Amino acid sequence: MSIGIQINLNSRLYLRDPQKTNLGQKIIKNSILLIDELGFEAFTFKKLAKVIQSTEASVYRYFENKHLLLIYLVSWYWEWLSYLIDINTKNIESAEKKLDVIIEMLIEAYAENPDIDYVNESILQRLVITEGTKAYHTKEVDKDNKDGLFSNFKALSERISKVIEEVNPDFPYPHALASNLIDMANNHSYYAMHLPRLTDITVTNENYDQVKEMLSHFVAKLLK
Amino acid sequence: MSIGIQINLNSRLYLRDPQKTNLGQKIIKNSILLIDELGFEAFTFKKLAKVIQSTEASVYRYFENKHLLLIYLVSWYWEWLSYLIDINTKNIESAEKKLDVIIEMLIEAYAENPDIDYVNESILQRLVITEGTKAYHTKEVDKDNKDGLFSNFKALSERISKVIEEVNPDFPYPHALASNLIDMANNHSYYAMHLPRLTDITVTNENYDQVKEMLSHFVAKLLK
DNA sequence: CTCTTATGATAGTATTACTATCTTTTTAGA
DNA sequence: TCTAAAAAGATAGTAATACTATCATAAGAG
Repeated sequence: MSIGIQINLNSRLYLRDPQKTNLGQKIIKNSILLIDELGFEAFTFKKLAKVIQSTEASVYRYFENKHLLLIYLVSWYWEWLSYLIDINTKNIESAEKKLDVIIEMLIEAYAENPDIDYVNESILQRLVITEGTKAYHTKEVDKDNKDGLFSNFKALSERISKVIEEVNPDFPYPHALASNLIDMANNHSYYAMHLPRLTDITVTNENYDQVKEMLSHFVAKLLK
Repeated sequence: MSIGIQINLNSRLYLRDPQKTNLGQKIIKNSILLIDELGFEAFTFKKLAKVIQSTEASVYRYFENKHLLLIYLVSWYWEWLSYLIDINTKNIESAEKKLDVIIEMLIEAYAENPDIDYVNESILQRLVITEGTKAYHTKEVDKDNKDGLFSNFKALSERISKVIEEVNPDFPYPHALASNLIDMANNHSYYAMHLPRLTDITVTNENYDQVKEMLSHFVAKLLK
């Protein structure tokens, strides 16, 4: 197994680093598949253990509970997205073009092909779209935030807001626009698939071009 | 008990109409308080029954499960917001001004004083901000949607998009902007309180003026 | 005054979300 | 290669959750 990129995540998210062992990687891989299949509410460590032919107790040695596992998976996605944005904006000078790339990555991250075999990025993206906000919509949000559990999301948002500031230093809401771009990318993909009345775009055959167009249109108008 | 306004909700949301009986109203009132206090995950019908000095079985006679109760409460909020927008835009001619009122209502709905004593609108708003999107981020979203369980949200969004179209008939994303305004109103209030790095606004002493300003700014730029 | 409907009281079940303990297997280093 | 530590497996147990069922009692409408 060769790992080209290292996904660096807050060690408070887990009890034992799942990236480092075979069982840990099986937990990551199959929890993504199983949460996607069952939904986060119906997903349990017992069901996961059965799928990977291990035991509930063993899964609990990696993650305190399924909520921390969710934050872990979602953080993994944000970190990976950051990495993609990094390498795909490296030699771009123009801030406008950088923002174009960012929008593209927000939507088409799934299409990129990394060499981590225990994460199906396409399914992970769907998981983040569907379950992502549950990571921080809890009673523990302040405590979790203090523990740095959302730092990957915040770092990504911060990085995007920096580019927004580059495009237009006078725009008064760079952080809000950054997080809103992420939120819209996810929400409107979800709306298009499940609640189409809440959006104007359509997604057919995994084609998310209209979402990209819309975000570009919003950004162009807001930053002009 | 006098009811000035009637909140009309899809009868598939409940088994027995909670607005019509004393116990039902106690369920509505105290489930809002208890979900707000414990968070939706830790909230149970047993705990609710204890608070209202009834039994679990009795609560189950009104709602099939806590998820449908959540959709009920959230729908109640959207319906009430629609009503507020209705009466507060009635004699306004200008579409721009109507949109201003809508933005104001999205944020300050809690401050309005209706004559329904079994709903604390201020706390219900906080509940919608924190737990609202869980209503439709489930595996049952398509089935629930088919059953019309989200019609209040969709109707509100549709109404807002109509005003957006009035302001600028050439704007290509009226539905998306409408739902995004609702999403932003809630998300950025939440971010300001819990994850301030994700926004640029601050909320102090229940003062949400900056959220309103931001939404107005976005709308002005996008629809110009 | 009675008959229906609503509520209460109680019990029971499968599943969830863990924790604990003990054994076996794997692996890393001396 | 041997050894001891670490990881994983096997198993058991517990309180709480998410219900369903049944029967008795209270309240309200005609």
